[in-house]
Amino acid sequence: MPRPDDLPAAANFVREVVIADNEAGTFGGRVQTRFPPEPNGYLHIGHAKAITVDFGIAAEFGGICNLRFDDTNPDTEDTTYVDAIIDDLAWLGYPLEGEPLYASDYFAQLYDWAELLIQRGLAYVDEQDGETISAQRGGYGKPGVESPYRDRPVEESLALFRRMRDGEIAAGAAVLRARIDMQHENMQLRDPVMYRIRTETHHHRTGSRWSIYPTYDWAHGQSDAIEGVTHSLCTLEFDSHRPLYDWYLEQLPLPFDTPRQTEFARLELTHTVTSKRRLATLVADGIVDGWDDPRMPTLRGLRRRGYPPSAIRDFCDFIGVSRTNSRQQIELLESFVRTELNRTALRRMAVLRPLRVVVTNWPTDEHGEPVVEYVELVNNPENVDDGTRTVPFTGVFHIEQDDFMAEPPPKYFRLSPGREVRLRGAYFVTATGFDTDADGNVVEVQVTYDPETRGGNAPDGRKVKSTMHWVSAAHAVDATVALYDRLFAAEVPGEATGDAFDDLNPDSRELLTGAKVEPVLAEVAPGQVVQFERLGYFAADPDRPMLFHRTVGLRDEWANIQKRS
RNA sequence: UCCGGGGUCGUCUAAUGGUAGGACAGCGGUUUUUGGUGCCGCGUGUAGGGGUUCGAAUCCUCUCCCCGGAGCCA
Repeated sequence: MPRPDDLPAAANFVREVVIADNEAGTFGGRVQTRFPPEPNGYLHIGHAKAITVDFGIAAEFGGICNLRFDDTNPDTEDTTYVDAIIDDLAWLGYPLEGEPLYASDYFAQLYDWAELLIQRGLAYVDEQDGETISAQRGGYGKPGVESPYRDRPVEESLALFRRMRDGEIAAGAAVLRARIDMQHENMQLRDPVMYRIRTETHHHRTGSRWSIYPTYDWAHGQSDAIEGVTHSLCTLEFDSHRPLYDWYLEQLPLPFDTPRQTEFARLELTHTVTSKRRLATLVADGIVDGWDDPRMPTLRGLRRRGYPPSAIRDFCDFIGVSRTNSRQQIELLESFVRTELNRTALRRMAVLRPLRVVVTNWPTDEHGEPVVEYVELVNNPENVDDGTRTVPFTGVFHIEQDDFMAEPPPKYFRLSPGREVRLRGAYFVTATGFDTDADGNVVEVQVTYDPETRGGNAPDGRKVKSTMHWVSAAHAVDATVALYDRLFAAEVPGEATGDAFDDLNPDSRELLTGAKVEPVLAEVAPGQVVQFERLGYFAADPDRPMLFHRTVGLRDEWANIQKRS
């Protein structure tokens, strides 16, 4: 596969918008963006696209991109998420420079501006309950009903708003609403709520300083303006908010070009659930071990899985930015992961389902013990700089159960009675017999080896059709391997995304196969990602050195063999 | 129902009036001390109908389909 550098530049709808702005002289050619996560959860693969767009566009045009926490709703936000987001961002390749920004830093300015709107008759305090307000909003194609408080005197709204601020009005008893148009065809413009009261809730940064909190719509554009953002990039579902975004900005005395919102399609992936609510379900029900479980699509999960951050970035660059609703196939992401891992991951041999093999003509030493030899193997055929390693070989070793068949089908090239194969880096061996258990399962294979073939080459030049992987029985390391190829693909037919996820009964959400495995040659440092040859790429758990997670499988060779037979 | 946004190979994505191309997936071949990697080859897919034009994925028009929008969430 060509490297991303060689691939045609992905279309980027946002880039085109910025170029057009620059050509028109908007913002004087300045480009500034922001990445505005709400600190109420962990970053996932979907955020990766937003991150690369927000930071990428700024970098491409010589501007800056702020990390701004959109912490306007104290109900769900927490400082632990702030730290996690900063950490994940750095891992992805976007280390924070300086201090992060917070929407909560602008609460005072926002408050002053709100009073200004009240004074101009553009906002009012509504003392109806939420249900009533919602009902009065009307519906699609149905008219709205104006609140009886809509035309109350400015002084009355102002006094009430100050009492809201001072904590003198109970939560739910009043809100501040923009006074726009209750008949507007765009529901967002039907007198949206600007402030709600939260007297009891503790805000992760402002504590109990405020009793009122701005809504997203009232805070976002203004925060952008305060920071000097030029291009406020967000996902498509905010499209209908743009008129409101603009409306607020137009009412304020801002002496400069106000920011402009541009929406693009969010990243969706097959076999992947990114809904915060649904992921939280998996955590809460104990189906996964936590937000950083390698099965999770969170950045932390992918990190523990061994996904290289550069592969995620390359993927995001490649898929481009458009306004078309789409869902990328997980295979595409995986191909970027494999491409990167193929050239960086060290090769190791391992077997998942061991089959004992005994070399009947293997020499013994003066004590009658089998001789141990050490053979040299390259660490990565894709990169000679990764060097070689020595691996112990003796007369008893394990191979994969699939690598021996008593009655081989056509085109099966591995070990079978009478056939000679190469043990990678060691010797040619020929199967001479095998033992079975009461059920007829092969439990041991006997072979003879050719001492002339050390290293895996025959002096007479004869060829073998297969090179097999092995681990010395005496030297193999026990390890546990958690096997799974895709986040939710294993046992769920079709797409386990969105509503399909909700339709699954809780047991079916147990989607992952975990395999207890005995001998694995695990000469791997914690956190390292290796390719267990022919089995796929595995990440060693940083915290538990003997636990491996399969990050991406190789092709399903067993299925291929069966197909070809 | 109203408003807004979308519709190009299986899936994504190029081509903005001039040969519909690429990636992933799939299939076949080849190389290979990983049945991996690499390399080579394999494709009539512009939602539908009208129209403008020498020429339409692109412009006009009608229709169909999908997504978003009625939180004191973001």
